[in-house]
Amino acid sequence: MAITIKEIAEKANVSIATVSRALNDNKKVKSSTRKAILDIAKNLNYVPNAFARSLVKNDTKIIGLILPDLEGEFFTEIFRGVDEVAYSEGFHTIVASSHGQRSIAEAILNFMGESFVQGMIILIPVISEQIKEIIRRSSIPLIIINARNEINTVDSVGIDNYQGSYLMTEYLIKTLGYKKIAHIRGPLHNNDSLQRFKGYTDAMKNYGMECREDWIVNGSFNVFSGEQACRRLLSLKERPEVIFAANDMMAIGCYRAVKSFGLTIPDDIGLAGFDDIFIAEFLSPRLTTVHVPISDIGKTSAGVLLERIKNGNGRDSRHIKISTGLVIKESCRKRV
Amino acid sequence: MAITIKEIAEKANVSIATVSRALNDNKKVKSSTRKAILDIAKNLNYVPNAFARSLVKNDTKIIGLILPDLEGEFFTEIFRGVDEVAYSEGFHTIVASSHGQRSIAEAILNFMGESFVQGMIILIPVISEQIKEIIRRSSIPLIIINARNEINTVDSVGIDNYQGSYLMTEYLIKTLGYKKIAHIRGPLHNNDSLQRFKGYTDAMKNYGMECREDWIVNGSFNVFSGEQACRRLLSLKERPEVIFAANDMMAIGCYRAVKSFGLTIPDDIGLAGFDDIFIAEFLSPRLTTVHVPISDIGKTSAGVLLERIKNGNGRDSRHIKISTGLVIKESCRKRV
DNA sequence: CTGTTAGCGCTTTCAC
DNA sequence: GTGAAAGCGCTAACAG
Repeated sequence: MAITIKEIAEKANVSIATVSRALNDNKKVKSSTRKAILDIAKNLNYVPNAFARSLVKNDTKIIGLILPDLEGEFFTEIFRGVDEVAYSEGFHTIVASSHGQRSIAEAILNFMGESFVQGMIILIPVISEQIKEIIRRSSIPLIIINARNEINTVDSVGIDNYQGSYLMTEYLIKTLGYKKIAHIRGPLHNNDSLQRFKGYTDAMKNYGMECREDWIVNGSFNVFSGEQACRRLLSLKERPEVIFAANDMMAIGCYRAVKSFGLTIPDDIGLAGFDDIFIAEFLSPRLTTVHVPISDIGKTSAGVLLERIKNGNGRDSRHIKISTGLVIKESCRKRV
Repeated sequence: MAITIKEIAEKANVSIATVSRALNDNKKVKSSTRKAILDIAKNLNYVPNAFARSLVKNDTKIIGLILPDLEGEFFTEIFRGVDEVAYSEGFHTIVASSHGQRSIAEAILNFMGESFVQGMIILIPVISEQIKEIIRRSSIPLIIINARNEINTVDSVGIDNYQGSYLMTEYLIKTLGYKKIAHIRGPLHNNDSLQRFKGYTDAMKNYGMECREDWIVNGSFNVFSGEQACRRLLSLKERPEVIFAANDMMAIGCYRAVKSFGLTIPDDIGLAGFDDIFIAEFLSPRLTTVHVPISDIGKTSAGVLLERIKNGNGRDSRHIKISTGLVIKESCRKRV
């Protein structure tokens, strides 16, 4: 058994209340007794029982982070951002993921329940009706990352996929002079990929470019699907001049496909990605992509959540969009 | 306020004790009352207060994971492994890192204290005297990842750096026929890098190779230091035939340096790494490296820790080494 | 300034 | 089978 304030109280010949006060820096404790108590506590290697404290204060100092998976850079960065802010405010972060196995995040949502954490940040690509229901019932503050604003009653934080995608497409057209621009989409049901797709088509239309159907291929955000999609594009009678992949992982697949066709980036075909993952800079040639400040998403989410936890449900729900920016490297080049 | 067993008890016209029993599957509750209670609980969306339960059962179902940093693949994988095992046993994992800022992991160690978590897994590259002291005093089970067995009284899990490094060096010599083999070391005080270095030198000696001093350069496990070290090696009058970098990140730096010298891998110079990070396969040419089953380290650590938590401090401390394996790709080639 | 006391929500004897 | 009651370690009035 760990040591408790009761034992300290005995050793110090005071009541447990005084010990509690001294430990909590309450001003009205004679400094001599305070010092005595603190000394004993240190000596005994005392650590307060967080659970007991939480029980009475109804304040656990823990927030939950729900992730669909624990793999890849995206997750790490989100977590890092969340934890950094949470930690600096004295909160701990518990992560729960579906681990691929088990019933999905829904179980976890329920599991983390209303009693363990003081708030939750939820990152789920697709929000089912069941999850919506759980969210609606929640009695603790919630933040949703990256979802389309399907649920207007909770705060959300997301990246401005549309803007990033529009920007990139515009850059390919206006600055580099590309005309034949293909797009490899992400999963059809995924919000990110939908918005990125729309940014692409809108920019194409606005600049009077032809949005050929066979230049739009579906992928699933992983390397393999990017490779496949790229093969398809390279096999067309009329090849595009540049491929804009909806994320960097698929762009990596394109490097492989292009190589296997004996072609060169960017001379034979240009390539652009989206996400600016760590690896992007080490590909050869380096990948032109859209920078997504992932850890900022985590930081912002945590910030909004903690504010809610502190100030209650007073204000209206906020929907924050985080801007992206272009990262210009050598995988695309000016058309002459 | 969330709903409590008291309210359920009222609605069901029983005592809170009965509710508690019903909720905990205690056999001696009439099945009709049990059913009634369970129904009400479900209806009210009841979630037990984990803290109250923990307080009385002295059993928090939380383990702590202490990491020096939250960046990079290594961390993610460790966490993934730990959480997977922990979760499957009904435990939650709380991660704490030093966030670069603040006083180091020591603060965290102390902070997580003895009351919040039932056990801790600690990953720290260098173990200071102060940390050793804290570890010695700990009243909860601890697992140390990757440390030299400086502290024999606690369980440890680590990868067999020496074996992996020896294997790679042997492969370069015996299978590929390299004779002039350079090594870029990791940080001098880091246990991993020390063992990798020893694996290299031992293999070199055993095969009668010359361990030239100017072919051994210090790095610090990041891309930049690898690039620098590689430049140094390439500038030597007598260039090595192959560079064995103590980790993949430094190997990535080598790609850049080699390129800037107008040389080609593996024709002009061979390259080998250590870690087998995700990126390794997407470099061009693909990197020959040593595979480290990172998430296995996490899984094993969690397994050993949970066993300790369940069975107490009965058995002697265990020191588990996880083997590595070669990943043969195209960045090294047979000498003719 | 300090002690007494009443819980926080839950589990667990000990009675009935 | 079920209820009453004690208590896990701590905080927060309420008195002195």
